[in-house]
Amino acid sequence: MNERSYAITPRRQEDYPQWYQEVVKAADLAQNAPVRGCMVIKPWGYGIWENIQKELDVRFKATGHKNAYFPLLIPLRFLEKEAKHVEGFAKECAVVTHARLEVNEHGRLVPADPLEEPLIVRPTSETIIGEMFSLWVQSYRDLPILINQWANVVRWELRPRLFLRTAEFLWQEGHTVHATQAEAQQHARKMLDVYTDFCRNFLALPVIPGRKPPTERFPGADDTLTIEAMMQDRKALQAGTSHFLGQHFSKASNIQFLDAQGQQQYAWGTSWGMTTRLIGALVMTHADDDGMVLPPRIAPAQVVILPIIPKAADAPAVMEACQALKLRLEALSYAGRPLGVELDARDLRSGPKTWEWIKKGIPIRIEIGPKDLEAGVVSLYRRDQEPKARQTLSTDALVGTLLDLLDAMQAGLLEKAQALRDTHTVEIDDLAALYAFFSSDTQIHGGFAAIHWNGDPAHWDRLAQDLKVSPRCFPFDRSYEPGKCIFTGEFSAERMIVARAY
RNA sequence: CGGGGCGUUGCAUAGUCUGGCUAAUGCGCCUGCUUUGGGAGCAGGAGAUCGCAGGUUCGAAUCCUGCCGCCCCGACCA
Repeated sequence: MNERSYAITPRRQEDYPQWYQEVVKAADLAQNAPVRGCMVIKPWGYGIWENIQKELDVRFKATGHKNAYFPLLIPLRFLEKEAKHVEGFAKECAVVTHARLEVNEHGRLVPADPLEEPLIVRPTSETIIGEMFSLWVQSYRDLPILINQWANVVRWELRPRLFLRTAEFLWQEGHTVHATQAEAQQHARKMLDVYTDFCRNFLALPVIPGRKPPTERFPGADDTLTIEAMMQDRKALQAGTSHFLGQHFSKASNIQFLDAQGQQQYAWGTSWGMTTRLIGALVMTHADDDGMVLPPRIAPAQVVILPIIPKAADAPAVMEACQALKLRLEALSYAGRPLGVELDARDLRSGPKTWEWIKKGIPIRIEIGPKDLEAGVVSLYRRDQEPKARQTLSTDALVGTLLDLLDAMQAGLLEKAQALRDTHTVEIDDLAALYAFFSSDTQIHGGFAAIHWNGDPAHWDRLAQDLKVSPRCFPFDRSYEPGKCIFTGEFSAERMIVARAY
């Protein structure tokens, strides 16, 4: 029996990185820009980002945050205020040094009018927002301040990949200051929980929330919390982070307040962010060898209606039925928004048109042709089933069951992703077994290994070099027993998840 | 930023070593005819200053120099 052909070449098990790039291209999500390391996010990809924004924004507002906007350009001296922050970001900053262009003798434009103080393009906004917070805070009655910013940031990454690591990316960055350490710590955790819930229930990403070991912390944080997702090649992807900043940035920016006892105190900070990387996570979690597979709740549109017009004479009746169905479906509400319905009336052959929508990952395709009209039905295809698996049902039945069907598909994607993650998450207590877990002739192997480790970096370095793994997190929601360090046999209170990572 | 590979039409490639007809092929695009419940067939057509800038030469996609960009593997990172 011949295997059917697939829309994406190569397939996942043949060349996973190449497959990823082909899916991004075939689904028309984004393409490389004529600017080093930067991407153009195309309408279908940006539609996903818009839905991410809408949904997250509702959750941020529900937890008491307001949106605000701070400058793209930050004076260099602001970055210098926090030593660890400098260490972490100095190497990847784009710097603005001139204020003007001049035409030189060869007719070329050259920078002129050097700035007295260079500006950096924000790689993150702790320093500039901290500066403003210091002006906004005087009394404990001013606290907490809960701010979110939707913005772009620039980090001059050395090896860009569409969505996963680009020189410029879109994100939200939450920044808060609080009167007490406990409140700030709780807040950092609360926002991580918001992220976890959002990923599970909206993106169908079964992430593992946890705490980073000290070596993996955000530059300038006292504690970094993370959500870690497993991709289909079993590598880890950090899908979001939330930091407890202690008083580092308060001291750097002088965010002080008088407490109820009349004492000057430094405020306690948090910051947390999610980025367009999430779109990469969606691709690597849900897409298959035919292209993108979108969880219905995040899809820019849930349904595409494809008119089937074998003969020109059929066109009026078919198009009328398609329009009527579009109006009926658009009256439905799904995931808190009107149902997204595309009617693809382009004058193209239906075969290529169908494959285009399969590759874009739209959850439901509805075909209406003369035979359907005659029989009083529509033909329905699900993206989570084979491309030619057709169901026929009446329009009324479709309208009546569609929302439940979308929910079922959403749940199915989460279950599938979770099953993959659980299958490849193992507790390992023996060094040889750990090496075996991350060694194989096949390209896709390994997964998440939960190990005991006493925290001594010396042992870790060898492991990282041999296996190319990194510490991911100490997970919150696992009840791992205490045990013995995999290197030394010493007592270890909790297991840490290690994996290869993006 | 280190090692390796590569830039030829919208996309994928041949041609480069050994300089020489009008830069070729497939897909895609446009037109026409035939098809039509599944990525159509035939015919015709449009589309490339061969990544950029210099140089060598009677002559450069091809040789030389510099720069830019992309991909893979490292180190770094959301």
